[in-house]
Amino acid sequence: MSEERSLNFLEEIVEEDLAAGKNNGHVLTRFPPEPNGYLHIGHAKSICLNFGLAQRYGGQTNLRFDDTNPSKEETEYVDSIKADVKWLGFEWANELYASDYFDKLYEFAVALIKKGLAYVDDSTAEEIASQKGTPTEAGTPNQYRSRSIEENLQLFADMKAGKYPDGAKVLRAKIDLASPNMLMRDPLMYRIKHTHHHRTGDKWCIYPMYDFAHGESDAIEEITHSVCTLEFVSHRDLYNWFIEKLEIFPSKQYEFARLNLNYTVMSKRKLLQLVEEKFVDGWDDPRMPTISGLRRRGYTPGSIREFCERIGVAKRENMIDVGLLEFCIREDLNKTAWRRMAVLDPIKMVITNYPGGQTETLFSENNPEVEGGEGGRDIPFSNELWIERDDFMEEPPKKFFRLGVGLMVRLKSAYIVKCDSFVKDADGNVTEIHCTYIPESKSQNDTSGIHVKGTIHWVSVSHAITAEVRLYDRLFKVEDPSNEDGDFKEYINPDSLQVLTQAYIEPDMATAIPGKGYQFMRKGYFTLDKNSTADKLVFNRTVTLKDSWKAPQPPKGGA
RNA sequence: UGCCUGAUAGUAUAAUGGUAGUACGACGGUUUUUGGUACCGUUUGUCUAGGUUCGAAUCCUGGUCGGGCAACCA
Repeated sequence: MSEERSLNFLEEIVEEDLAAGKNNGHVLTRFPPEPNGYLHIGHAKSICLNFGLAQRYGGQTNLRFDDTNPSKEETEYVDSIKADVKWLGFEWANELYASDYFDKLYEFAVALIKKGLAYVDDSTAEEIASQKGTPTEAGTPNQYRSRSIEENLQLFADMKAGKYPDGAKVLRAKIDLASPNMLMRDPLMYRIKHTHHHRTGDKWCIYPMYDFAHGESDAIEEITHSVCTLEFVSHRDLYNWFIEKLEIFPSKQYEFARLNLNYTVMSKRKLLQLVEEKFVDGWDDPRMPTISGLRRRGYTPGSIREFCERIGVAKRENMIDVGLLEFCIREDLNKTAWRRMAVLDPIKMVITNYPGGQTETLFSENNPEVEGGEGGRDIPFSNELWIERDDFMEEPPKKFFRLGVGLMVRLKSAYIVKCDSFVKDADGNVTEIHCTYIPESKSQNDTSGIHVKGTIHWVSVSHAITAEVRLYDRLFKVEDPSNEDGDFKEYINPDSLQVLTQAYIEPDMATAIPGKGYQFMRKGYFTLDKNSTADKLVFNRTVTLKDSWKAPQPPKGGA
């Protein structure tokens, strides 16, 4: 499978480690989300990376929830994260929580105090911040920094025992207030938070900070390669410092560039705003870049894995075109989606030489990409059909391979028809198209000798079923909403959702299968929405088909 | 302003001192009962100025530009 693909820098590191005999040849990675939101496509990159790296080298991956800040974390998020990782197709070796290690972490902190490497500080947050200095000026020590080990031990025990209110004291590592790395200027290890934790309940009122939990958790689990994103580069010094002073398993941290996708936002904070302020229908709104949103939209796990593979891994900031994501889902669905006919913007076609009231049944295969077509279904045909409004033009331009008076097209899986005339209402809108069909041109049995350039889709008026179809477009009008002036929400695309309440679909779709991708021929890929019921079918458009047809004159003046 | 980090076609990503390649996109063509798919072709690139070397995208020096760091968030 891996062919001659060249290695990314993380794979190179692992191979070097393996060649050097490190960790007895073991590879153990971890995916460490904080359960404070839903996973998005950026997490998918990290998941594919961590699980993929382990898989490739015969190792395993832990799923570890980084739940050290109880005020932001909820079980709802834990559940959704587990569901999303599974859906993507990965199996973790162990389901773990940083909160599993609170006792151990407390012991680690005590050990550091005993070594004179940590102290309790009574300063306020503001005082601590100002005492840290600036990037160009060293920080200044306060009187708490020189507390005795015994006093620190007692104070820390009292913190744990709940003797102090939130914010009264913190535990800090005693490192270097003049370090050029701001994170090394006596970083906080523990803060007081009298807050209920989603797993440990009210057992604790002090909670470790990220920097004092992450590397330690890695070490406890004996993670060999701890992969994270670039913004943690400056944390690596601290990560290593704690491991060294604690003399625990030497996990190593490596950083890669996070995924940025254009026309969307990726930060949990912003996604949360979109949900809370009702700009979208929830975390799984099909316009959201969340895993659950993509799933509801009709993306498959394989297409997302393929996308993550194609975007590559490096240390350079990047902005990936959503077009690549769309390419991946089209490539997948083209091979698997069953073809169906649906008319989204209907106009009536009357076949004047076909007997009214007569119905015949035509057969059409499910999937032309697969040998044998994966079976097929019967489609009823009659003298009145719905066709797509834009498949007819009053004054067709030169290379318009559809309908206009005098033009011929094939009706997919049926007959060739010739347009004779059309009917307009009082306002000048075309309301009906009149055609004659060529009986000898029936699909599979065409003896007419006529060849036409265009084939269009259709559904029989008296047999069609009605459905709601939701068309989605990019959520934002600009490539990088976070980087524009003002609030990112000002750049939301007002037309990101278009609801068609009266689309006509071939009757076979009454039994559409939830979770399956369908191609509405010539219109795109669609899937049943979770709001769909037997009485009211609702389809989401996953993505359009690639469309290389360009009208000679652009329909609307773009910028 | 200090420290850390990065810079290869439009976008990503290879080339590990020895022919700058691949994918997506764009453009053109062939096939087609989907203006889809498939297939074929074209297009565009090493941030900059020096240096080392027979030879530099790669090594060295300076500059330029991008990203990150001064949360009791992760």
